[in-house]
Amino acid sequence: MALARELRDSGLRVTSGRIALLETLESMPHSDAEALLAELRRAQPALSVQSVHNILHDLSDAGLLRRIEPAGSSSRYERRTGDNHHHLVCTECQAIEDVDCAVGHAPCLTPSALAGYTVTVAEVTFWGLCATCQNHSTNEGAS
Amino acid sequence: MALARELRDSGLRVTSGRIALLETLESMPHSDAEALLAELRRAQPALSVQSVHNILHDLSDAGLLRRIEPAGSSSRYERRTGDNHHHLVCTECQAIEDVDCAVGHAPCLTPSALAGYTVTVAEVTFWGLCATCQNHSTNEGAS
DNA sequence: TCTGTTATTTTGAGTCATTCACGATAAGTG
DNA sequence: CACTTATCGTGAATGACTCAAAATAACAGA
Repeated sequence: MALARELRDSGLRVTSGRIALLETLESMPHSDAEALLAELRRAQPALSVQSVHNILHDLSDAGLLRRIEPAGSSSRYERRTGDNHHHLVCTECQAIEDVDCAVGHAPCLTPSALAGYTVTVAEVTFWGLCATCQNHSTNEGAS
Repeated sequence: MALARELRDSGLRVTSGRIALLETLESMPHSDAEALLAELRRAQPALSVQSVHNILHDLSDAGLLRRIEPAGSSSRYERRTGDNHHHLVCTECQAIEDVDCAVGHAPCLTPSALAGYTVTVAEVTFWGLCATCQNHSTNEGAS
């Protein structure tokens, strides 16, 4: 179990809840706590809301998953960590896509010391309409 | 009154609360609702929490101010709108600085159609330690 | 200048996502 | 197998913000 090893390597205990959450998150990236809970409960109906938050918090701290907080949405989580990839969020339905750094490799990290700050991370969020929502709005206009 | 005119041009009524909030926000950019309320109450002690939210909401919709929501902070507001400037947030104290688009003029907007999305906005947030917090942490280490 | 309409503000309650506290449970060590 | 302690569950609490309806104030027209 690769996931079990990841947990152990981070000094965390291997529990069914954590494994299940990590697996679920692989298949549903950018999910929020609620969506994960709903999915996880299909196999483990007793799972509590707080446990999901606990797990998400612990695993985020351990670096096993990444929390993203797009404006207007609750926190989302994903397994892709470490690479500086960015996100494309639909302003309508909040769907999220991964975007590899668009301009060159890590151009967004340019200002390494600005206003006295030591910059460590550059986070880029693109906002737009996803394909589905584009269709919806054109249909609406036509009807 | 330039502010009054801005309000009227947006089809909004000119009220003391709105003028006061806009003025306050000029002097304290990147403030959150709570900070604005505290400052505004110095002159207008009866001002309600909800009024501040109402005003912030209405003025944001009208484009007279911009709402930013850095991960881990409550919503912040600023008067600079329309230019695509970005933000530099201190991971320690949440202080925020404006950053003009670093790489060229608007390079961050490169992916104009990705994954079927119609991209309209690119938002960049730099994270780092502000000068003050850098000092604090070095002092802590030394003490 | 007064009046009426309607946008704003206030008052008060309610929501949502998340966190805190603590007893119950189970992972992993010896 | 027993023990320590991380993790999970239960329950309550928080913070930021929204909703609803009554009270007030802007401002257009008389």
